[in-house]
Amino acid sequence: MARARSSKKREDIFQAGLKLFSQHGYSKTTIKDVAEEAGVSFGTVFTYFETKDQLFHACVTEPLVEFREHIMEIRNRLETLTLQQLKQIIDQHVDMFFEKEREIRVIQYVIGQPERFQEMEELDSFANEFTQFIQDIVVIGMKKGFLPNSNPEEVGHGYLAFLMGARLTYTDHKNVQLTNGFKNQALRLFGIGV
Amino acid sequence: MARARSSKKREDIFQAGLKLFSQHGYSKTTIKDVAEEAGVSFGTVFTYFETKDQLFHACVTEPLVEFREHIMEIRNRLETLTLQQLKQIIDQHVDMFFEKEREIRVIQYVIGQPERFQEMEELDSFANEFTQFIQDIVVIGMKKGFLPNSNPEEVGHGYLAFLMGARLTYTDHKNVQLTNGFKNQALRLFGIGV
Amino acid sequence: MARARSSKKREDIFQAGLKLFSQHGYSKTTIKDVAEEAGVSFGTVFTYFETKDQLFHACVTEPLVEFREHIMEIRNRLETLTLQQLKQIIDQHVDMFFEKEREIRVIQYVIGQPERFQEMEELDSFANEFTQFIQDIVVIGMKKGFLPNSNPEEVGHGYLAFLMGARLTYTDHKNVQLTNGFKNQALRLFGIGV
Amino acid sequence: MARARSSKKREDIFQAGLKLFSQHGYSKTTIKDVAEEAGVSFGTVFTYFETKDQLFHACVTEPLVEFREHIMEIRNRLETLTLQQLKQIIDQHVDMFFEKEREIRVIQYVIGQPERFQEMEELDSFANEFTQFIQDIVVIGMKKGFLPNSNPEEVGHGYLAFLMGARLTYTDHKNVQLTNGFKNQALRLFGIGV
DNA sequence: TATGAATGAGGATTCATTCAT
DNA sequence: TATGAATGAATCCTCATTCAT
Repeated sequence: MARARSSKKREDIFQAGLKLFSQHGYSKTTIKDVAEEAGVSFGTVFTYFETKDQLFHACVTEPLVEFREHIMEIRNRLETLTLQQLKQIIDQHVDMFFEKEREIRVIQYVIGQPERFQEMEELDSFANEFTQFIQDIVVIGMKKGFLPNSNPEEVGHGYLAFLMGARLTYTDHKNVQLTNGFKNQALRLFGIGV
Repeated sequence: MARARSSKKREDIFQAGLKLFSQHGYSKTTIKDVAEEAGVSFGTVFTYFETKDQLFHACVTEPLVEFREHIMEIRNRLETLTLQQLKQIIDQHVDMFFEKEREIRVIQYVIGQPERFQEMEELDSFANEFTQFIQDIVVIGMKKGFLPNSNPEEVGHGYLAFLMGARLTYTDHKNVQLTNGFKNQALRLFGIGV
Repeated sequence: MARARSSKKREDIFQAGLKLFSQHGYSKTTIKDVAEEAGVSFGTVFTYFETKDQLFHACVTEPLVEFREHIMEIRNRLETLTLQQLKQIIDQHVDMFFEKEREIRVIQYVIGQPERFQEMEELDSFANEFTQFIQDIVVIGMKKGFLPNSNPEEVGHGYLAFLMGARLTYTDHKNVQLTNGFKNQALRLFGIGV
Repeated sequence: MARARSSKKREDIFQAGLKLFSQHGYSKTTIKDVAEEAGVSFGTVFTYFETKDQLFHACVTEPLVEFREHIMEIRNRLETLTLQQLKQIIDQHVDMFFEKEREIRVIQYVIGQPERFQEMEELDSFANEFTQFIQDIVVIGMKKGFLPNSNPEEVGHGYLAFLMGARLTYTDHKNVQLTNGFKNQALRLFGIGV
């Protein structure tokens, strides 16, 4: 049977890599560590990922697929957007940024060292897509009247920055009060008082 | 015998370390690289910093001193704060976060890997100091009436997250339009419409 | 149960090994390479040759059987040897050394590293057999008068050295002029002017 | 003091590499082996040779310099060449090919695997130089009358092949009778009966 | 103080061999 | 018989640290 992209072992190794890269960065994470964490032997890591680099690249970029789906699923239904829905979206965004801790940490690790990693391009285009999505929301919101007059671009960039910063700066994602606070502050970026 | 903390060479090495650590992280930066960047010989690095670890630690924590001064200089005059002054402070904060690129990058590198670095404590207490400072501002602002009703803690945490995220996510600090946008968005976190 | 020595797959693997060992040496040649070159799967190589070592050993020694036949077939008819026949034999030898490129290359690879390989003994005895054969020819030739006075041993060793050196040093076995030149020079080793 | 090309340690490592590469080939020789043989630590090898490849390259090509001098020193005095001198030259060549065992072995290792090593070009041009030198000798010898009518090119190539083959095939360079035999056979390649 | 050669522990990667299917 | 995933020993190379000059 052909070595499946979705083999159980591949997934174990991937998750081990994601965990360790997000905790200790690229260089400090060793293949030996990954193998142990994944419960496979040293050489087996290389059966599924040709190099440490490729494993890292996978850990950075593969989660983007799911992000796209979850974050921008309502893109098609933008025209019917309501304030209520926007609040829900923001809730989802904040929750996701806190829940997908490892996935976002490795991304932040990469964008924090733009001179070093080539993954930057893929991440840049993802960021552009995301901010564009927010801008579209702002435009709709202003047209529909549930958002105050705003500069959509500023809101887009500010909102992304805010989500990233929240995830980077605060680790305790079990703290409900904290995440609720961030949700309130996120609303303010759209000009919505709480 | 105590080495001069303020030697020209020590400063060169420090700046070289700051540059390289901020660009390539801890492990990828070698002492040889630092020496070359600083224009000193290999061994000389060890004359001023006993280990690579200590150089890194210095690069992360020493800038905090200056940050304290610059960011919180008006702490003593909080009682007489005006909206005008708050706007100036926010301006300064955004500008500083973009100008002190290297200093903040290494800090973000450390807080992005909390399981790995012991510098965390010093950074945590700095962050607490900063958010407390913001909270004080919010309380004053509400009391004086130039800020709307807010949860001071939420604003403090949100504002710090926002600054960090802006610095992390956006590299182009020459872009005036971008930084102005961030200043506007920062005001919104305080409940101030633009 | 005994595996067929003459299976088609065994021959494919053998030829692949011969090709790669002769081109890249023992260590640089991997079983994976051999399998690909032979058009069989990785594990199949081990079905026909227990270890890499055994495959190599086979590539070095099995061709010797054929060599014996081709090179020394007229051994039994030495008593009736003529100059004309000697020239034919030399022609055959030179041609064979250039045609059996791979087989001789692996042999040269082994004798070039006598401290490393155990195949040396088999090769030594083959070389002794060969030089003895040449010595016999010289003795006959002198007795019959078509060869000048010579030291048979010197001619034997010199002739073998010459054939080996020609094969080692010159790759272009399509060059007729070159091989003709070697044939002329080979004759001179027997004391025959051209 | 700048790391000299002629440091004692560099020479020790070089000689160790030459010995081991000539005995066991490139891949079977490990840097650890070289270090032990040279009496230095593992890392020190890399202080003098950036990579294993470069050490090997040095072992193959650096001896060529001395070869050029020793082998072709009389090139300038060719016009006055005598038979007596030619015999001396051949003596020197044979002696050198047997004495410089290691240097020539690594060269033979390389030319035996032309698809694998890039050193081939340097070696090719050295070989061309050498055969051209022999051809010049033959032309002079024929003109002066102490050599019979010959094809200079054939003699050049045949003579080089012969020397290489002698070195490759026979290990016992202490055997005077053997080397004398080779000297006689070498003369025959020039058309000189013994 | 300044220098850089020497050291060897540590890490990525390769690959022969095994073995379950 | 044929296959190829799993294993881990072995190897090249890097680099922080030491230390003699």
